[in-house]
Amino acid sequence: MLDLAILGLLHESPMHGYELRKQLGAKLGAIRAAISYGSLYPTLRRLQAAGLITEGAATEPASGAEVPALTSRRGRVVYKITAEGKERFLEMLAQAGPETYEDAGFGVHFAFFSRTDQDTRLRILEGRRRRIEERREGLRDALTRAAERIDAYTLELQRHGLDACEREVRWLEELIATERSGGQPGQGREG
Amino acid sequence: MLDLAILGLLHESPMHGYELRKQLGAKLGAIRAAISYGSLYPTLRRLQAAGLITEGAATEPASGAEVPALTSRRGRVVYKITAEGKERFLEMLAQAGPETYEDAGFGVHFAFFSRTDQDTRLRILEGRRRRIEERREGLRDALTRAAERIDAYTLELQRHGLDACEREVRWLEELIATERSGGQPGQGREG
DNA sequence: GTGCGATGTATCGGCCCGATACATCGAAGG
DNA sequence: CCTTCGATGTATCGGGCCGATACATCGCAC
Repeated sequence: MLDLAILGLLHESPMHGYELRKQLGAKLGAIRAAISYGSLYPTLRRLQAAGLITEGAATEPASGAEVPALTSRRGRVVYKITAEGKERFLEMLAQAGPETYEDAGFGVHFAFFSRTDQDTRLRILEGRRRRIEERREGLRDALTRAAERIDAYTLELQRHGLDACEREVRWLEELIATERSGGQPGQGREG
Repeated sequence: MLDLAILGLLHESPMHGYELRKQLGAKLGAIRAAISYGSLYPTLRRLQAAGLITEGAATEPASGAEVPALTSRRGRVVYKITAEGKERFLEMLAQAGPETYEDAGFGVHFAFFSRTDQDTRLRILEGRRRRIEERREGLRDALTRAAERIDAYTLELQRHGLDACEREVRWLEELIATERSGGQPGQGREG
């Protein structure tokens, strides 16, 4: 899950760890908190061991022709995706397992949707919809079958959860319709 | 986090693991998937080691013979909360740390709100609101500052996230108002 | 010329998950 | 009668991710 996100970002441009974490926060801020370094660095090591990324020091490239102010010559480690990594990224992005439809997993896939084809997008959107519908039915059951035996706060929590499910299903439905008509999300909206 | 939820359920009545998992799913279905046994049993062991719960067998072999040595029939294990466990439960429920305001942590606290006092409820609701407002501002910033440089899908994800944040803040605001007026949630609603 | 917040790399203990294994039980069905 | 099958039930293992922590540098304000 982190693997996919990291490969996706490194696919756009090489980066060092700190920057990677910031970009990750920006890209996935809607679905999860900023990632921990306790996850980031071990994951980078794993990806490197698998040959999907390479590690290179960001030292000065000698000739002083062009130097952006952003690069210092300290021990920053810049990670770069390999050809195999790019391949694996697209593969992971397209193939959907059960966790692809959970909150975090879906968010990551969705955030990189622009790198997939329409079929894949539709498949994942519909899988997610199914998943949320299941959750919704579970909450509906809990609410209708046992509303009297549940205390007011638990009840209220479930109502709010149910509302969120219904809302997300509608959102997904719109996205699916847009996708089928060949459009891109966000069209016809202004605010 | 699991500790709190388990203590809360065992506070209502003694239970064995399987049942505990089901109840957990029913109580917290709105905020998280069913809990894994790989979390449940180690947590039970931890709580037991801490003296917060006790373990008692509920099955009677009833034959005069001794229990067979190797891998014989395992009785169901019923867990029961201790006096110290009840004390600790109320303590954990009332004291709020940073994770109390994250999704899962907040959900657990909220689900057991009926066992706390109004001051605690208000404190936690307001802390959660603050947390969601921070998330909302982060998304707003990302959307206004860099809307042109983000691809349509990431953008759409952030819009949806922002919408969910705004919605939850409104929900919390209503709950806080209700709480201040001394009411219980869910009043004056019919659907 | 010093403190201080942002940048930057890295590890450690611990929670939690999915996969897996094993065992019992009642009902369905040939 | 017996067998299959799904629900009930306890338990472990490897691994991912987190929060806490440590340590070092940079730029800048005071």
